[in-house]
Amino acid sequence: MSEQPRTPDSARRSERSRRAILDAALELVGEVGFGKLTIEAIAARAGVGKQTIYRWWPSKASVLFDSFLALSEDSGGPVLPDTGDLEADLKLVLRATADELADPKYDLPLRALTAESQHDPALARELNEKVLEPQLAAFEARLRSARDAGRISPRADLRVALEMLVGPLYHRWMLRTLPLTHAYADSVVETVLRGLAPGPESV
Amino acid sequence: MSEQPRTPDSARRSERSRRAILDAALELVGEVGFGKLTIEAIAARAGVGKQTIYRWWPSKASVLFDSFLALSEDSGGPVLPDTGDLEADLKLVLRATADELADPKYDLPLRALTAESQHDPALARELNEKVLEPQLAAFEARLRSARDAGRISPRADLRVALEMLVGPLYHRWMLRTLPLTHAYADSVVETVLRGLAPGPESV
Amino acid sequence: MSEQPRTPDSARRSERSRRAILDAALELVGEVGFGKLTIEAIAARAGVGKQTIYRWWPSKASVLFDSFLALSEDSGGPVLPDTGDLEADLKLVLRATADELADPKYDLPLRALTAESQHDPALARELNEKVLEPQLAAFEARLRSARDAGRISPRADLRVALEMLVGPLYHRWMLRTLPLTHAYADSVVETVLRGLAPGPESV
Amino acid sequence: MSEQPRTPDSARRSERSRRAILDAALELVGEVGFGKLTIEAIAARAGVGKQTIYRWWPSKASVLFDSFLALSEDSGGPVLPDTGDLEADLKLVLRATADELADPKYDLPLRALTAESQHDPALARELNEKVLEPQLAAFEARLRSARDAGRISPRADLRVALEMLVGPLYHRWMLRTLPLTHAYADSVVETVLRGLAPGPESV
DNA sequence: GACTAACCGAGACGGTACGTCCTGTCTTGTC
DNA sequence: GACAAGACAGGACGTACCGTCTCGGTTAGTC
Repeated sequence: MSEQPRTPDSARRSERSRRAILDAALELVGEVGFGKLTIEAIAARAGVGKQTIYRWWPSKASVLFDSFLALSEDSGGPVLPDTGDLEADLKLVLRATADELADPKYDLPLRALTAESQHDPALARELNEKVLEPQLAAFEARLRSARDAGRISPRADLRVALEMLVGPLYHRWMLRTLPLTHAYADSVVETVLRGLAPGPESV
Repeated sequence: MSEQPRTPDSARRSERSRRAILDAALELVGEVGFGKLTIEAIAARAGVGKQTIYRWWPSKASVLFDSFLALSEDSGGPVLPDTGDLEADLKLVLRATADELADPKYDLPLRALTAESQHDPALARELNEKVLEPQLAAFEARLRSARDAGRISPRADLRVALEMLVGPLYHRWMLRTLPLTHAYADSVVETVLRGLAPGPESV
Repeated sequence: MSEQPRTPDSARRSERSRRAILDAALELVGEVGFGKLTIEAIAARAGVGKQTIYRWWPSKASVLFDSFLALSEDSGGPVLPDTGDLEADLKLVLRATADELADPKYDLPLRALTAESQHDPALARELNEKVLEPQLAAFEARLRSARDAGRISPRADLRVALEMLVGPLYHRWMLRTLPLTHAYADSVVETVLRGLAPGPESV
Repeated sequence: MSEQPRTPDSARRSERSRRAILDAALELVGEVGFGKLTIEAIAARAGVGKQTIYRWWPSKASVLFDSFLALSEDSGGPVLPDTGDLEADLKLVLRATADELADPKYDLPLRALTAESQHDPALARELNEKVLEPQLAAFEARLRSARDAGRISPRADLRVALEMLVGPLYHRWMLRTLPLTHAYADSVVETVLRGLAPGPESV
């Protein structure tokens, strides 16, 4: 007897409006920042009724998340080469990551989403599942391959290892303490690999 | 000919109101979270006029920052022991840091401040100067002492080294990927120290 | 290039809200007086958002004016009988006017509006056009009819004549010097008519 | 047990501040009108602490009233000549009254005070006692003199008579319907005097 | 080809909080 | 103790957005 929440029919959804909203959100977050980003402004910029946003997204963070995802998908998923030279492979990827985090096109929305995810568990989960974990999984796979090849200690905890690679970069990016240079990325890779090197001692 | 911004006279400031505002902010951020924390609610809870908040703080983030600072000062500044055993000293501090980050009393406001500092450069600077840098400086001093004692490679970049210690913890805390255990802290310390160990090769 | 003020679409206006606001304003002005009448209180009493008042009225005086107009319209427009007996007709109307000005239902809001119109030219104009002039015009018409019938001097200035009838009542009402009795109204009519009587002398 | 209201010692009052406040109030009411006149602005303009105003006056209307009184006293009290020619005497005074009401120096504050007195009984009483009644009493005395001399009907109600002289002018002034000309003043005097003329009939 | 159901742009609605302004009181230090 | 200065608690101001709702006007897809 109770009324259903009325889920909209996604088959009849206007692709035109969806794109306009995603684009408007990305533009505006770059112009005014996440704090001053409003649903009303997105709707106005996109030439769309507010209800069209509320119908399809639960929050402005969710809109921005989809905007960011659309942006990421254009540039392909996370690829981590396996040339056999672990150090070279890791440096390549960590340098690329540093560059991406420095690019305002990615930096601004990602920063806003990370900030917002502190208060918004649903967003935090999505961000982890769709953005963070795929990237970390690629790292883990590459490290596993290296461990199997005997390049790093068989007792190394791969999860901890990848966090030691990614954590320092993330720290600099979030806290803006120092610039994210290639030299920094290289330095992190070198120290971590030396720490994980196979040897007589245990980890 | 232009009008001055009229800075208030801090000598006549009401200490009673200042404390009440700081306490109210800390209570409320724990109850409703930063997103729903409002200046009006802080003023009401503190039994204070809104103008008394606007007179002394530029934003609610700034109020919360001072609340957090008052909280931190109660528990003393950053101390990093120098027993001569670098590994033991670092593990002790990193375990303590992990515990603090897991304590809701510190976790909630610090998380909110970090999130907010992404949109608020003034807050970001204050957070760096007053909270982050003192802690990092203590780490750096301890590492310098160890390098001078020949415990770590003379070529090691101390700044990078400390970011490799702190970064992985920060990563787990911010992104809530896995729990911040003592074992994790120990593992990070061990790997980093092995990576920094003095030896025939260069860094 | 400049932004339009964005006038709302009156076709979509909520009649329910409009009535509630008008009623609330009238109630409150009777309870607390115009000085302590606030938009916030009107909105709260009417169960309406403040913006709904700001959307349709420029000031609280304007709201009250509409309230008063709605009140007046319920009791019909200004009617001035023409029985042929000028003195009787004028006494009837002036007595009725005195009674109305003494009725708190009309007295309070009209007094508030008159007071406010001293600072608010737009309100003053509206009050003149929609309330005062229609009444004065009715008087003037009746006097013209009397002049045409030879009951008053053909040289009499009708505008001055009607102000001499209405002015003394208005004076007592505004300044609250003495009560507005029927005897007073009669006395004014008698003296004015004797002063306007046709005779050998000129006006 | 109850606290006395603490009346200040008027002997130690600063005449300098009193004058500065009165002047500032008069200036400001001319510049921004009564509605936007604030105690803070008066204090600032007068170079005076707010408390000095609150110490000596109960409301801003009361301040303005004293300002107006000081202004009036400079130009002498109400004088109504008695040359024996009643019509000439009345025309002289009513023309002077019309001129004064048209002079912004008197018009603005008097208008503000009259408006405010609608909500403020204490002000209304003071305005009546100190400003209005002295003037009306002068009129009444002159009319009594004329009645004693047989120039107007012995049965005339002098109070009504003077309200018929003053009321029409007041009506035009308050409601700004038409300009306050000398011709209008004359016309009122003539009609009233004809209406009050002694004759065979009764009043 | 009409019907109908749902999305669409638009924007009015009841609300919350903003940041500013002013009130009337209280406090501090000067004359 | 009156004064200038100004911080204080309180609260109304007018604005900006929130998220919901209602209005016509397009589109589909069904009869």
